[in-house]
Amino acid sequence: MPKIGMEPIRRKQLIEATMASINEVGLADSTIIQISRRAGVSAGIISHYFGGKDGLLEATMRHILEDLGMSVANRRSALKKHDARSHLYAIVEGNFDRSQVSAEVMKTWLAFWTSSMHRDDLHRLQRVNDRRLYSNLCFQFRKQLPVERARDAARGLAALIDGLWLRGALMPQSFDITRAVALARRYVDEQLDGHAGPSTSTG
Amino acid sequence: MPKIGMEPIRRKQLIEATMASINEVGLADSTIIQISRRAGVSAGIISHYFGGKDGLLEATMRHILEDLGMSVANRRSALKKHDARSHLYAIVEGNFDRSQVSAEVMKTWLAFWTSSMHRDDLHRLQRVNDRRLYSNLCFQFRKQLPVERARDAARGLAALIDGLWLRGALMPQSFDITRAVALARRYVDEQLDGHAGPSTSTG
DNA sequence: GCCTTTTTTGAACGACTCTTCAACAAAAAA
DNA sequence: TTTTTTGTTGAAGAGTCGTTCAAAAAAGGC
Repeated sequence: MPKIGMEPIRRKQLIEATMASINEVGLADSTIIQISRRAGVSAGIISHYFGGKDGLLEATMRHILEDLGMSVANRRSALKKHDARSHLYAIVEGNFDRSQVSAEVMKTWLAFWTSSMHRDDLHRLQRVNDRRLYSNLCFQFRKQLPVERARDAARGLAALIDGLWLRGALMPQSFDITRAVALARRYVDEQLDGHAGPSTSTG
Repeated sequence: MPKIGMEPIRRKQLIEATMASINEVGLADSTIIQISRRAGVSAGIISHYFGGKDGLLEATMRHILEDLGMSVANRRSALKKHDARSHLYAIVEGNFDRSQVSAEVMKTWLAFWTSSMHRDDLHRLQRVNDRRLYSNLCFQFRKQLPVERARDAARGLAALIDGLWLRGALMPQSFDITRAVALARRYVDEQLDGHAGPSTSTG
């Protein structure tokens, strides 16, 4: 079945096979052969389309982060109200989107997070994504909170979201999406409502 | 220097070399030779004292978790007051103990967390430690909160602590222990105080 | 000073990995 | 049909890793 655009098809197959492999045996035991066999192609094709194993891994991480970003963006653009709370809820829910919260995605995400500590290319991806999340959170919190307080709230919420993902990756069976979202939303509420200082009660 | 008890000395050397290696090049690139060279011994000695690479890794993870447990236990046994808040603060501070929060320990901890998703021996260690933390948190929160609310608070605080560790591991340079502790303590406060209805203003 | 015991070495070995590339297959173009 | 182009294969090659084990080293005991 050559000639016509095989490249996007093969790339998708291989990225999905990579996630499946990481989910089942872990990144450390995910070899070129394992992955290519799972995708139903030969080992050589990985180097052909991704330039090598590293390229495949980077593409897989990029894919996950793009999906995550789109989940958040979609929810936010569908909002009717544009107050801070609505946006923050949308960001939280986007991070726990159905498509994002599977054992496969969570384990792959964590594997890449760990790898990114020692690989510059992955570290850059992680950093871009992270700063975008933080900026968004910070911007929303600043609508209602003083700047330093907003930064702390953003840092806390980002950490809480990552922590819930981390635990979800380790214990996929006892991971309750609904509860995770509820915990994160409550954190948003506590930051927005709990602060209401003595004087700044403009609502 | 043979004869006299070399075993505990070598074990300690090798465990520390393992953490140093994971910190610098990551678990994936930490080979027997890398680690043994760093410890100033030969490669064969790892198999001799730990039965193999897997044994060394398990021992290293056990070492980290024991240190973490002791940091928490020490702070709690030094408490004068025994109310929920004091204990929760102690648990938080123990988790961000100076000896625990180094790039070395954080990266090693995260590497093992990732590995434990696919290695039963490490998974058991993680699970034991995790349940102890959750139980402790839950018990303290229940002193002041209804049971379901206490469980959520415990889940949230555990996730927040792990999330802060996770981010500290990825960005050791911009990680501020003081701020991390402050964020976690504030979470405790919000759970304990925030819940109290309008009328219970005895505090 | 010699023997015993514990400790340590490092090269050999087998297994495994990623990459490369010449050859092959199959569809489109001529 | 024949040629060209795109896609694919799989084995060879070069390298790395963990383990093993016979031999050596070093410190007590006598």
